[in-house]
Amino acid sequence: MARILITSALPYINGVKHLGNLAGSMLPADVYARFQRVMGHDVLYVCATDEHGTPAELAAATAGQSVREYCDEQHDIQKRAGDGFSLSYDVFGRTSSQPNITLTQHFAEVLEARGLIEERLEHQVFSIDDDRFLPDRYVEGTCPHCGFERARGDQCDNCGRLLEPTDLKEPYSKISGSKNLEVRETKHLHLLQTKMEARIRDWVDASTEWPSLAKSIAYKWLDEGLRDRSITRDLKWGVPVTKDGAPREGFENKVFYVWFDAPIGYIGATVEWAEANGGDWESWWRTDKGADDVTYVQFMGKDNVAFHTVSFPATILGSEEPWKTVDKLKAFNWLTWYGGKFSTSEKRGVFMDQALDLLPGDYWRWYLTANAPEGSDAAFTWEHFQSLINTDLANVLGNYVNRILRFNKSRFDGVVPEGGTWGENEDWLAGEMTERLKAAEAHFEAMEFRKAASEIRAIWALGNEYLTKAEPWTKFKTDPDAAAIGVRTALNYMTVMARVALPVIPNAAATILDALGIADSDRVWPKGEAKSMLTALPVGQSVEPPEVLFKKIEDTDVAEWSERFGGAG
RNA sequence: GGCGAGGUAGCUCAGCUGGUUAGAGCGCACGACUCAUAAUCGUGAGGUCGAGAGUUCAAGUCUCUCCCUCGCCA
Repeated sequence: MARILITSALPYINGVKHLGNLAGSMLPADVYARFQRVMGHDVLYVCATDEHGTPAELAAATAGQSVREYCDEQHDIQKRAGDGFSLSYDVFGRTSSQPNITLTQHFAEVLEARGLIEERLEHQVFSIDDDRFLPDRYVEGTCPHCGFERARGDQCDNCGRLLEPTDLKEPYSKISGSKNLEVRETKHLHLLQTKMEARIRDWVDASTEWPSLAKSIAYKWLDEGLRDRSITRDLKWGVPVTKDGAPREGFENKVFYVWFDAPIGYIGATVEWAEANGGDWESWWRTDKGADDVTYVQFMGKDNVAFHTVSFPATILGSEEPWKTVDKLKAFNWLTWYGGKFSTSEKRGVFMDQALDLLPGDYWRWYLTANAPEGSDAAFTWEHFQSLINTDLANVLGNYVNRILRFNKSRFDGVVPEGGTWGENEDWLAGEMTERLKAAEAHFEAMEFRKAASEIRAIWALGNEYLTKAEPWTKFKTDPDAAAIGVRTALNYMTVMARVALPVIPNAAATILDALGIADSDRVWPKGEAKSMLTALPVGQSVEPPEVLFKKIEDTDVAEWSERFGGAG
């Protein structure tokens, strides 16, 4: 039994995520976690909300809440949305939790002890009325080059030139609109990434199980040269800066930059898990305490690759402590909305909570897995969604379950029928099944989710092909025993169809397995000899048709949803 | 403007280090079947692999130029 640590990129606290965020990290991480669990491995799937930073502070102010209240509320909302999609994380933690605060301070102090952190003096715009320093992009004013009146402190959106906040004429705070600004000196801690460049490059060189996309992004950053980065900010909301465990002098009103503490949140959330469940978090993260046999797999969108291959490793490796680093890494491209960006303001796209109001999580899970943005960006369209759901889920899988269970109910009293002998058709099914299972398993192992879904669909279709050969409805008229072996085999095969579906559509798979009376302990990936798997159901066991598994998406639905959420034209 | 990804059947996409008649699913056409959610199964028609040039015995697969799309950055 292998031990597999899985993390998915942390969703930012600022509101429910849209389907693209789900498809690009949390969902595939979950599918992979579920697959490895049904394979019998010891899996720890960790996720958390990324809660610090200026956007959270501002959103809280807009909502008229304290940042803590705001984050509490948003965390619960995101947790519920995740539950609605059956995301099976072992822990859904928070970067604002105490364990993460402790760890973040620990890393900073260790890095400083290694000579990798130093204080530097900076000049920054302070808003007297807001009583705070302003991040560059929260200072606006008139561009000195083109006269554009709403240029940002880091760049002018009109002429595109790079700016310093002090370049702006008539500067004002984007937060309050106040013009009562001044430039003040402020000290910040800098992480000396330039000193770690060689070490990180060696580490990247040694990482064999990364896809080419990840490696090329990492090398691109390294080739351009790492820069020392400021890891503190003049904010109230965040991890307090300490020295020897006490507030650091001159940093009483500063916190660590969200960039620095967020990835540490993977570890922090694991500590939260351990505290809640009595688990041993160090056995997952410390190679000196048992984590040397752990395989660590990260899931993320392509925008996050640099942080996971360069920035976070700088923190981890720089500590020179025996922390577990990533082994396998899976990066996703974007899910687009009809080829363009998801956009709230332009009513283009669906958010996680809205999606669940339309249809159960399994529908979305199937679509977003079968159409995962793996090789390149993938487009969501209602028409494609409708096509995949109706064909794969309703017609191929759902209808199979319904047709055979109802036939069995009317002809064999709803029990697994006795009689008939294993023959040519059953041999054929067993052979095909063996090949397909092998392929599906390999695709899951390789984290090739589109291909895995495609193979699962083929496994489902194989059931219908078998029925066409076995044609129990015809044989029943002249030879009920010959019909019985067909029905019995079809029922047994249905357990295989459901078990391979467990990672992707866990609820529908469970409904099918419930109908067949399959014990929890048997709800695992189908392995072993085909014939024994196809003859496992006890003769005489009652099997009842469930409610319709998947209802079809009608053209009228597509029209209505396109109207509400955007679509073609 | 710079960088990155990509342009393969009507649609969505596979095609690793170049090598027999370029593949899948959907859609479409025809046929079969009737147990089933007008479902299923089978057969078939569809592509000068964005354009042009080059390297090679051999290129969708390498090189160069150009066109187009998307994203990121400055």
